[in-house]
Order: sequence, then structure tokens, then C-alpha cells
Amino acid sequence: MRLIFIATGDIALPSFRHLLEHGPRPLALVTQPDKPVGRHQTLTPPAIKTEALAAGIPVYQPEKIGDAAEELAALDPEVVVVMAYGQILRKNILTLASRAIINLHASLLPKYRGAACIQAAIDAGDSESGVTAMHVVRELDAGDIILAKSIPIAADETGGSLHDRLAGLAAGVLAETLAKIADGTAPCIPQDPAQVSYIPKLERDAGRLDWTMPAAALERRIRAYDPWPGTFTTAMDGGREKRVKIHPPARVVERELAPGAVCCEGGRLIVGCGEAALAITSLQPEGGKRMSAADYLRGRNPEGFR
RNA sequence: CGCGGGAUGGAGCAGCCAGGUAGCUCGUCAGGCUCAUAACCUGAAGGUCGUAGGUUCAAAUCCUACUCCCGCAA
Repeated sequence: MRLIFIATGDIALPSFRHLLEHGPRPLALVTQPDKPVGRHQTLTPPAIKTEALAAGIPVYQPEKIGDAAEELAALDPEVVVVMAYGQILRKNILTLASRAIINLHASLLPKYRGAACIQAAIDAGDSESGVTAMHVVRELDAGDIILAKSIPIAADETGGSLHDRLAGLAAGVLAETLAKIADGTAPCIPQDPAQVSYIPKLERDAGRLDWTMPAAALERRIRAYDPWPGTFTTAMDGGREKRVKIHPPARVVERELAPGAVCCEGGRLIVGCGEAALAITSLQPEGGKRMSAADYLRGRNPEGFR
């Protein structure tokens, strides 16, 4: 089967490796251009690009994918697989494949269309998530479903752990989907419009914790947004307001505390919330390293979080 | 050279601006007290103050360069 793989995010790595090991071997990888990353703005390639080059797969990195349509069409693909690419696909890409263009999405569609689907499932307190394979249409994540597999969400699940598990699950979903396409048994199941939800891309400040929210919701958010985009609050430290990252795990405890008010209790840091309170175990002050709540409290006496 | 914070016994911090005996909260070790403790009391060990220069009678502190850690931004 002649196949082109279009992906940027690490969530696509296991699926890509599966193709390299078990076939069909991709004709090409299309991924986002190398981007400056980190404090020193080092130009960094997507990890999947590095793996593709190591495997001898041709790599395309167009600024706008539409610009590469002709080159890709020349490869005469039967199937195009898209996963966490990061660009909207225009019509000249949608019509590239002679048999099917499919997308792997890390949610149980039609729930959580959009970029932040993994975080959304944990944030909402769902008991399960999964990977959905669908046909790609113009509207984002709205195509007919071919196949979906689900996995339970653990009580201590983080965005990172779920990301990794869904990445592994996706490889199996892809293999089955390709098999169905190959033998012509791939279904086209329309998404139920009544069940559709859309999760917009997380904005820069989405990780700021609002202490007037119930502790249970904040606990879920701290897990959901770890490691990306992360959650944080601010505290007065040395006469300045400084940002403090909050890491999981946090635990809901019953205390009478005003939202944002802080108290220390046997090395634990307890913060009042809109409903109940949260025991923080791990955090990181601006300019410092990640440390335990007990360490954080040793040299400081926080008046409260905002 | 994108912006900024930081490096001080094992941990987290103060001291630096206005140079002059290394300090706080813990931890560790020893002893005491207690039926008991992440309780309390007493004592002890443990630091070339990131590195290299410079200024000075004298540098954690002032000046210069460098290394490493981190937040923002992307």
C-alpha cells in the first residue's frame, strides 16, 4: 500500500514506528519545519523527523502544506495518514490519496474535537478516553468514523501518562484501520451531532489556577495539564509577586480556608479552594527547581496564593 | 547575542544595596524526657559562600569574565 504519513507531535511516534516495522513502509513523512525551541532558541527538528531520516524515509517540511501538494501527488499515494500535524489541510491535500485520507485523533469522537483533547478528558473527570480513526474532511475532526478503541483513565492519570498510553493505542488503531481499508471493509460511521464537543487550543494562561474553583476540579486540572501547559499560581516572595508552578499529585482535603489562603500542616501545604481545600505536594518557584511542599515551606512563609 | 531570576554545610532560605567573627528553618549524629510521636529538651558534626581573576589592610558582600540551574517568551 502506497502511504504518506503526515505528523509532527510525539504522539504519532509509536504509529510511525509500527509502520516502519510492520509496513506498509511510508513513502514520505510530512512534518512541520524545524523551529527555534527553548531558552536559547535552538533550531530543533520534530523527533519524528529524526526517526524518519534514520530510517531512510524522505522528509518534507513545507511552511504551508498546500505548497507541497504537487510533490506529494507525484508520489501517487493510495492512503494518507494524518496525526498531530499542526496545520489545517486544504482541498489539494484532502484529494491527494486515491483510496483514503485518514486522521488519528486522541479522543473518543465526537467528544473533544480539537487540539487539547487529551487534557479535556482528564479535566472533565471522564472515566475513559481513546483513539478514533476517521476520514478527513474540511471541518476539523468531523469526518466519518472508521474505528475507535478506548482505555480507562486512572485516578492518578496525568496528561503526560494518558498521552503516552494513547500514543501506543493509536498504533493498533492505525494497523486495524489500514487493514480494513485494504480489504474494503472500512465503515463510514457519521458522528452524532448531539454529542459533539469542541475543545479550543489551550491558551498561554490556561494553566493559571483559579482558587475559587472546587478543589476536586483543580485537582483534575493539575493532572490534566501536566506536563503541558502546566498549572501555576502566584505568591509574594521576597517582596515581589512570583509565579509558582504546581505539579501533581495534589489531594482534596476538608479544611475551612478562604480561596487562596495557605496553611502549613506537618510539611504539607494546604490551599483553600472554592469548595474544600487542596494539599499540594510538589511545586516550583520562579527561578528555582521543582521541590517538595515541605522544602518550599522551609525557607518561606507564604501569605497566600492568588 | 530575545527578556528575567538564581548558585551560601545534606534540603529550603537570609545576609550583599551602605565590605569587618557564617545566620535562620529543617535534616543528620549523640544524649535526655516520654507508654508513645514528623512532640519536646540538651549537645555535636558538617560550609575553600558556583569558578577564575581584579580592587582593598580586609570580599559571601564591590568590579570583570566564565560555568551551571531555572522562570518567561517562542
